[in-house]
Amino acid sequence: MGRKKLEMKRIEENSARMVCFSKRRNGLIKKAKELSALCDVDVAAVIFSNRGKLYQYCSADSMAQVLQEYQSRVESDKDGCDTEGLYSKNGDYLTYGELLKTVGSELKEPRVEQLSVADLGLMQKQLETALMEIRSTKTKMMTDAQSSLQEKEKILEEEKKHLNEIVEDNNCAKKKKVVVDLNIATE
Amino acid sequence: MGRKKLEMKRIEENSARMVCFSKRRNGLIKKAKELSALCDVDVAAVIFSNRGKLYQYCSADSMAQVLQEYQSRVESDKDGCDTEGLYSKNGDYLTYGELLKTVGSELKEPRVEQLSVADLGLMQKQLETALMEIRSTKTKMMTDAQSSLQEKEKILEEEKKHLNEIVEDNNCAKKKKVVVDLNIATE
DNA sequence: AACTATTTATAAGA
DNA sequence: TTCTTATAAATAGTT
Repeated sequence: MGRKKLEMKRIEENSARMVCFSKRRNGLIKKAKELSALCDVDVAAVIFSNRGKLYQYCSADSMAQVLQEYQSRVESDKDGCDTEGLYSKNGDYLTYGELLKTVGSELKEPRVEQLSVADLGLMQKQLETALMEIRSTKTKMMTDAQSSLQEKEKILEEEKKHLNEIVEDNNCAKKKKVVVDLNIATE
Repeated sequence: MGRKKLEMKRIEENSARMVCFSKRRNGLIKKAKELSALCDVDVAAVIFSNRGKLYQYCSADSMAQVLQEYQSRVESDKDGCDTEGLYSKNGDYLTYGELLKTVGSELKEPRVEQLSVADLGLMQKQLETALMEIRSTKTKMMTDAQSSLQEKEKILEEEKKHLNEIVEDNNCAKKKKVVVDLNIATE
């Protein structure tokens, strides 16, 4: 749409890319809202700018809820449920089994004080989870003019608790004695 | 778009709603792909049909990673890892949402410790730095078939030190007593 | 599933 | 950033 047809590849000129991002980000969120309203379904759209800012729309209450629902779908798949409807990044179908294929955990002989690729992967995911929550909390704090200080305190205390857990998990992972396995899929 | 302008409310007629869902779901996912490609950002779109079917697009598998992280915790927690805080009272694993909700109830000093948006921003930066280093370390480990185990141990020891520093910094930041300032500029 | 009249999104320009 | 406008794209109703 627009004066010219664009190739679907990265817009190299910075200002043009930013303008496009602003417009299309709003467009995507609008479309998500409309889909949810018209068809009575739950929709979430999450966008991370490459400067780390989070934009999101969730028809359900929270991201966690969506993830939870996703999670239960993944778990129920173990019982041989329908696996249609999952897209990989290329738009091809992806089975739940493929999705959940663990990024390596083939252990050999135990060794002292080493981290495996799997450990790093676990840590990475934990940090990413923490980051997502921090970003989300930050965004909420900065945009939600209605919420009271008390409510914010609660959210932040929860955030802190969760971070502590993640920190504990990391410490735990770091103490695990496992061997580096190089034959692991790339992140 | 289309022959008539639609009100943005639930389409009551079943077949029409399903056709609309099919069209707009594909449209949303296409838009998400385009946004990601043109603007070089991470985008996720998740749609649950009300019959429970899941459709999604993730430019960076971030959603899948979050779930995978949870999954790997569930599967590997009995390897002697201290998973305190991850179990619900009946001994089952907490769902993601439960995790977020329950941590808030274990507060010791609810009033004294507060985090500001600035503190969250700092923490976010630290986590992002750690994440970047972990990613690059992981990538290096997985692609550099030449490097010796010794070299890797060194890198990993450095990684651990740095993470410990970050953990200490976070703990420090969390103990800071600061006031939430809502009028802080957006990142 | 295709078609097509319309509406909507948006690229470029101001 | 915001608005304007020409044009591309999406899609509602139809076949």
